[in-house]
Amino acid sequence: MELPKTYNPQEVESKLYQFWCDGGYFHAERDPNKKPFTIVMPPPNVTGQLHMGHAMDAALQDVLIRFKRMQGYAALWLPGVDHAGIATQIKVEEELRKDGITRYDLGREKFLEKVWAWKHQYGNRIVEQQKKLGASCDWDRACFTMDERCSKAVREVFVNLYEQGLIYKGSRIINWCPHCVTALSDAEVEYIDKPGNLWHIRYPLADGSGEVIVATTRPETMLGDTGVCVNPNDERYKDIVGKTVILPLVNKEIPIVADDYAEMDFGTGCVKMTPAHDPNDFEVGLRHNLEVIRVLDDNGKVNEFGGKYEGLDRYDARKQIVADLDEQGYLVKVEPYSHNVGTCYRCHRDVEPIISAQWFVKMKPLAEEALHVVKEGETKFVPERFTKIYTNWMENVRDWCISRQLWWGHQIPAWYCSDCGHITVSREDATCCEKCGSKKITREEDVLDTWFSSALWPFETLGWPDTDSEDYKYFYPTDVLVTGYDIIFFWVSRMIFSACKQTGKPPFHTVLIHGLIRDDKGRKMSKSLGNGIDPLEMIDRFGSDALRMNMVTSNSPGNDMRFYVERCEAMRNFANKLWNASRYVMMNLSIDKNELPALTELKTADKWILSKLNTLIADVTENLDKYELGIAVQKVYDFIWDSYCDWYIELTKARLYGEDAQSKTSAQKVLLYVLDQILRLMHPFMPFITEEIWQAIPHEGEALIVASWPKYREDLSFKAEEEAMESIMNAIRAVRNRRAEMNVPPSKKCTLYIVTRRPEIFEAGKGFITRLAYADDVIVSASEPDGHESMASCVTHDAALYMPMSQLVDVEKELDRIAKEKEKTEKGLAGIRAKLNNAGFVAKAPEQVVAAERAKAEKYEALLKQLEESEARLKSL
RNA sequence: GGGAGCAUAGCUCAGCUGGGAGAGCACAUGCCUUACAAGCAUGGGGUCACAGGUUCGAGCCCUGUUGUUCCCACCA
Repeated sequence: MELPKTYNPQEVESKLYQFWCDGGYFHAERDPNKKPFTIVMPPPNVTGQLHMGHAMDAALQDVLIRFKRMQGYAALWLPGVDHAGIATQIKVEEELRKDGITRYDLGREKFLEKVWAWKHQYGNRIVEQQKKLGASCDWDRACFTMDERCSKAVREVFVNLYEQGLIYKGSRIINWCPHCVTALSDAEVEYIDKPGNLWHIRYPLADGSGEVIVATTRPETMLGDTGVCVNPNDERYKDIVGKTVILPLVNKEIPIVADDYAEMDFGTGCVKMTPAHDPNDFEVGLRHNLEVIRVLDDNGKVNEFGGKYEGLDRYDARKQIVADLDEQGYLVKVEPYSHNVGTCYRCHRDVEPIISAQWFVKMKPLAEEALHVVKEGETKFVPERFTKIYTNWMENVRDWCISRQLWWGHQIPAWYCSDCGHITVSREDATCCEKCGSKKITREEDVLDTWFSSALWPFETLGWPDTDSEDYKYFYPTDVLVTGYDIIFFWVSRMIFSACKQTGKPPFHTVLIHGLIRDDKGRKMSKSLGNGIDPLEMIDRFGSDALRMNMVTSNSPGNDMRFYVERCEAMRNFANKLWNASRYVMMNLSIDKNELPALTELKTADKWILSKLNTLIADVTENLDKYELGIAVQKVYDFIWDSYCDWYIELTKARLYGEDAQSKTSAQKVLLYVLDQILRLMHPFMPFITEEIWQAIPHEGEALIVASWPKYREDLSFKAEEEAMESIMNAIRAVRNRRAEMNVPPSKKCTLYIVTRRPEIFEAGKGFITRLAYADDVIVSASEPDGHESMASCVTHDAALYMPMSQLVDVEKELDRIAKEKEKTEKGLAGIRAKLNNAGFVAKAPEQVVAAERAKAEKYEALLKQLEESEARLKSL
């Protein structure tokens, strides 16, 4: 069989992806004889471009899904796309701007047509990109958060919660983004410490008896001040409580109230109250009946209550007001002051706390159940520490503002009656007021927070609210949710309380959290920094398998990871290694069936590799079961490169190129068997190359993707042979090491004399040693050969090896080397002896540990003896 | 103000249940050895941040310290 010397991923990846699709292997059939295993994919934004975060997400999920699929589960990975309210709407509005029009010019209906058109044109881009990663999603079941099924679920949940009093409409201080022109939830505000000022302003008492000085970071809000607050225990101000002050610039009389909210130690101890633009002031205002005057409009400009400042942008208003205060002598001082400013997570501009009538979800009752299932361990976070982050959030969660002043999204199913004022909330579109029957009703214009629909993802995608649907009954609850820690609050927590409420069950039993991908300097990858690395470019250069390996190796759950192109390259090299190992096997193959030879035909090397493989299978399966993907893949990687390629393949060469037909065939059989098993173990991590090779070697079944996961086999565990093989390998290493020290090239061969008390082992390993220790002949004996005194030598714990290369021996140098080795060995031995002489150790340590220490001591003693003998011999020269 | 993570080789990071310090890259030396130079062999390089404690035994568990990153929080 002729195969190219280097693996070319570009040639096989798209072909294989098509092959898997055509075979229907991604499609999960409901099978009563199988157990379901379900992962719902975090739906990427429809506006999204594949980035490293997606690649990470997808790599982890695909590993789990492919692993479970091979284990015989009905493994469903359910994909989908999110309509991404703000992001998408902004995108389309930008396109309109090019033609000089706004969404208001078009009107709601026409605008939404445009958005849908945009969705149909570009919405599939991210999906096509995911396919390049090898994602084995069940595309037949793909969902979109705005499709009919999801819309129905959203509506059901909204009405449901409303009917139970868990959704209400009310005027509250909310976070308002004047740029996106919509309300935001608390979670959508990012607080950034920004340098600013603390302006101290003089408010004269109305009776002319003095003044108070207030400090503020937002002077423009004074236009809406309706009071001044001091602490009731503050001696300085106890006489003026109940008096009034004249609000500068506005010339309005406002009261001084006493409330615990004012801290005596901060600033002057006097706080201006702006109930319409600060949540605390709002609370104080409620307690003291302060007027609520909103002075900023939806675009962040001063409104009609701002007098001469009307129409000014909030920042211009600030400048002007400070200047006027200064001019009129009200500004006492300005001190630099840095403080937390809320910014919009979408556009990163400052948000304004503004009083506004919005829709809210009442969180307390919902949070209770969501906390309960996590506390009881029904849903577990991996790593465990994220449980606390989740719990803290959930315990302190405030009502969730769910209405958005956008057009793209799920329009809230509420109708206002202009006759009686009643709000009709309904599963079907209302035609009249449910209370008075009036036909004069208008629908709520606002849409729901995008995360409201995302929160229903695990069950809405499986058919809910139709709880009789087959998919829902079979696949729900799902199993594992894989996502980054950055969206625990946005998404994970909301899925948990929504699912608990609506389906009565937590949506998944495990949340596997991964970190963020950073650039090579540890910075977040972002568009504005321009430091993002395109996963598609990495796939083009190194292959999808290499990129996936990069994501999974050297990485532990929950921790961030720096992206190094070099690691992709290293993984590409590994793919090539596997490719060439397979080439070797295939080039030397004269059998067409994968079956192990009879146990009696197995040589020591065969038993060694089979036994190590057996251990590997058990370990890797266990690691994967515990979501330790990085550890699992590292073990397979090491086995393939070290055990299989560097040793076993080399060990088989003498047999494959030799005359012994039976040995030749058995070597081929073992090579093929182990290769097949390796490909299976590696497939979840590197699906493309493993499938490509598997298809080329003798195999049973249609495809590796649906081949069975390897199992530990009691009959293939050979401890004695493992140990014997290690003896031989140690001897080979010792010789190589010795020759390297003497700078002997591999081409210069010599006779190798092995003196050992275990001749049977070395006699059997002669072939290997000849080849791998660059000998032209190997002579095993119980006693030293003639003239050994002057030969180059080296030792292991159970052998002394001699090479007739006296002219290369530098006695002084070698004595040095032996002295060093002796010292190391003695030190090691002393440590072990100290342990064994410690009564506590012998008494308390587990039996195997003590036995292992004893065995180790014996080896060290033997090695030391060998070294001493070598030393004595050299000294006698 | 509260909480969490991280600190291991020159760099980036693994280290799963406490039991002989590892990988990739980089570095040095020698090799085109009939699978692979995207390779092979060999080697150098670590006080596992610091100080205590638990234990027969600590990179791992506990306490404190330092440095660093992040999350949460309504002191103007």
